[in-house]
This record gives sequence, structure tokens and C-alpha cells, in this order.
Amino acid sequence: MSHSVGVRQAQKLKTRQALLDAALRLLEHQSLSSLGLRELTRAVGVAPTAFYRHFPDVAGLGVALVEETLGSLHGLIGAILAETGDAEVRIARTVELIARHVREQPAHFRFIARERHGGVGPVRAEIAAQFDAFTAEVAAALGREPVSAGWSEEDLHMLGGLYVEHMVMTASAFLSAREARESGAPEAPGEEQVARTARDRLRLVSLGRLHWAGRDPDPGH
Amino acid sequence: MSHSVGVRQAQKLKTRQALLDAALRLLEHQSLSSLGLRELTRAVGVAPTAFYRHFPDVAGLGVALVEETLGSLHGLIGAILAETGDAEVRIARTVELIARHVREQPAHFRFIARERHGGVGPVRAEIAAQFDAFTAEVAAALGREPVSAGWSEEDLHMLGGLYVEHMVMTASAFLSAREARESGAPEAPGEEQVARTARDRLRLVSLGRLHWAGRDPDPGH
DNA sequence: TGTACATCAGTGAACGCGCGTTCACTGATGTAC
DNA sequence: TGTACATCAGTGAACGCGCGTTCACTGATGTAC
Repeated sequence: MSHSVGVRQAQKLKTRQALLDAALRLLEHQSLSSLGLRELTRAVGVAPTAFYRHFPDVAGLGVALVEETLGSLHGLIGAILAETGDAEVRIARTVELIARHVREQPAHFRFIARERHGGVGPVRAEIAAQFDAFTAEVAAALGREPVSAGWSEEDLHMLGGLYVEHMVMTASAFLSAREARESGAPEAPGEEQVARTARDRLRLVSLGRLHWAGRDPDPGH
Repeated sequence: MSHSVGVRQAQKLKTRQALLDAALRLLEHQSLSSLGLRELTRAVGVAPTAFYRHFPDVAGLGVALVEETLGSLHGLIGAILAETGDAEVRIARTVELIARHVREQPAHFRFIARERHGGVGPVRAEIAAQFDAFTAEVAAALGREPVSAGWSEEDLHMLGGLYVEHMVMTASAFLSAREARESGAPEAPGEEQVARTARDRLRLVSLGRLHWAGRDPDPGH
């Protein structure tokens, strides 16, 4: 019990985090597949070879970044869904939650948006796995609501995925608004405009949900 | 009138197209920001310097690829919307249209998905401009339908954008299904499963549309 | 507490390699007469 | 039709540069006794 982590391990974690932080900063204006190992270690102030003490390659670091960004979000949406029954309030809170996360860590979300379909396979796979998990969580949360009486598992999954995709698209739109503001674009929609559109779309989807009568009731006729 | 294009210009266009085609092929497994100029010209079989006769840099070629992919799609969705009044048939045709395009030119759509949030600014900007144009077209087509009586311009734009985003997400899902099939993934959803989900989501959005009563009718109270 | 040895995060030199861009060039195509 | 000159798509050599990875190393931290 003389120590819980050790000076050496603490220092190692510190360097590892410095690598992750520097990577995120460098990735604001380029994609992972063009991020150089030397470029990264130079930014951190360590020798290029030090990198290998922490990650097997740049793709490995990318996977760690995905986990850092998305790992902490699990349960959040389910919590909001469970929080209140009022649809309007829930929609407003959901959109505000996304807006806040994007505002607080824009680089993380830019990274996810960029690498979701990017050129680095393992990173793409990790993002897809995380999104699948979100979809399952949202579907489960939706299934717990009275409105979902009579919904099949498949329908819930379809709707859960739609909500997740919508959140991703909203986050991406907030990022664009941010970039437009930073580069001084005049006509681009602002953050509040993005939020309004996002809320309206959630409203529209919720309306569809209320009137849903199941998939393709009489297929093939 | 001895000739309409000229041998020289025809040859130039041929080389240019060869560059575009080779780029698309090379970009299936990497992103534009990591595509090398020499790598590309090597694939085509011309000297590296020949590239500069056609494009100022790799970003310029990327913009040309965006135009090649998305330029031909304008009017397509509007045409489908105008084609028939039966919602179910329209939905099926729309999804089939997307499926066919992705099947016929998967590399083009992978490129768009990858570079939409990619590291190359001018390419991102061109894709965003094309998508904005699509949204405006869809919004206009929706506005022409009787169902849209009483819809504001802003609401139509909100809905048009939702449809466009949904098409993008569907195309992306078809691509994933394709990749999963190619790599022999067992549990991943197949093409028909993706189509079913896409149709259900369109149905759900259409239901919401039918019951839409305008945005936020009484804000602030 | 003190000593002797083990561990291992970070170092720095060295490697071979492919990169983007420049430049003056060549020779087929185009044009003027 | 024939000739003389202009154009310009594609060439090939050369440049300096940063890349990822290897390897044997150092010296602070950790551990056994």
C-alpha cells in the first residue's frame, strides 16, 4: 500500500495521454491516415521511438481515441429518455445535450465524424461497434416506454438506429455551424438554427412513431 | 468542321479520365489526404509531372471526383417524387434507386462518404454545396405536393434535408452491407435487410409528415 | 534502512524509401498561309 | 496539297525532405533480501 500506481506507471500514462491529446489537436485539420508518427511525437516533445511504448501503430492510437470519445457517452441517452415523459422537454434536452458535448469537445466529435468512414479499418470498426451499442441501448430504452406497446424488436431497432443516426447528424451540423462561425461565413446556419432544425426533425420522427402501425403489414400484395 | 474535339484534346481528356478512375480505385482503401500524386500517376502509367497538366493538386482532383459522382444525380429524386402519388411505391423505388446506384458505382459513393467529413477542405466544401443543392431540390419537389399545403419554406427545407440525410445514411448502409459480404462477415445485415430498414424509416418519416402541424406552434409559453 | 539487481520508458543514431515540385526537354498535333 | 512555325501533353532527371522502423543504449524506478 506504499503506492497505488507507481511513479513510473503514472509518468507512462501521462505521456500516453499527451500523445492522445496532441493527436486530437493535429487531427482537426487532417485525417488519421495522414497523421505522421514523427509529426505526433514532435508535437508532444518525445522521441519518435517512444510512441511504440504506448501503441503498436497510429491505427492503435486511433482506436484508443474512439474509446476515449464514445466510451463515456454510454447510458447518457437512455438516462434522458428515462428522465421525463414530456416529449417536448425531452427533445429539447437531447438536442442541448448534443450541443453541449460538441461545444465542450469539438475535436473529439470531429475525429469521430471524420474517421467513421475514414481510411483506417480498425478505427472504422471500433466506431461502428460503439454506434451499434448505442442503437441497442436506445432501442431498449424505447422499448420500456408505454408508447412502444406492440412494437417488435426489429421495429425498435429500426427506430433506435434512426435516433442514433439523427444524433450523429445533429452533432455534425453543430460542428459545421462552429466551423462556419470560426471562418466567418455569413449565410451559413448558426448554432441556434441547427438546434431548431434538429428539434423539428425529432418532433417529426416522434409523430411518425405515435402513428406507427408496424412494418409492411401485408407484404407482397 | 474538320473535327469537333481534336486528337490532342481527346487524348488529354482520356488521360484525365484515367487519372480520375485510378484515383477512385486507389481511394477504396484510403482517404484522399493520404493519396500520393506519384502513387496515382504510377497506377495510370504516366510521369508524375503529367498530373499537373490536369489538376493543380490532389485536392483539385478530389473536387472533380465529387462533381463526377454527384453532378449526375441532380433531378433524380425530384423525378421520383413527381412520378407517382402512391407513397409505398415511391418509397420502394427511392430505396431501390439508391441500392442500384451504390451497386453500380460503389467506389464513387465510398469516396463521398469518406470525404464528406474528410481532411481536404475544398472537397468537403464541394460535397456540402452539392448536398445543399439536393436539399433545395427535394424541398421544392415536396412543396409541389398537395400534402404540403400550409408548410412553410423553413419546414420544407427541414424535411428535405431529413430526406437527403436519410438517403446518404441508406447509401452508407448499403456500402457497409457490401463490405461485410465481401469480407465474409456472418451476422452483419445484408442488402435486403438494409433496404427494409430504409423503407421503414421513410415510412415513419412520411407518417410524421402527414401529422405535422407546423413547428413549435406556441414558442415560449 | 541499505544494497544489489531487474525492469522498462524514453533516447538517439542510422537505414533505406517514396514523396511533391522544379525545370528544360521532346515530338506529335494544330494552325496560318 | 505543302510548308513553316506555334502549341502543349507528356517526359525524365534532379532536388531536398520527412517518413516508419531497427537497434543497442541509458538511467530512473521498482523489487528482493
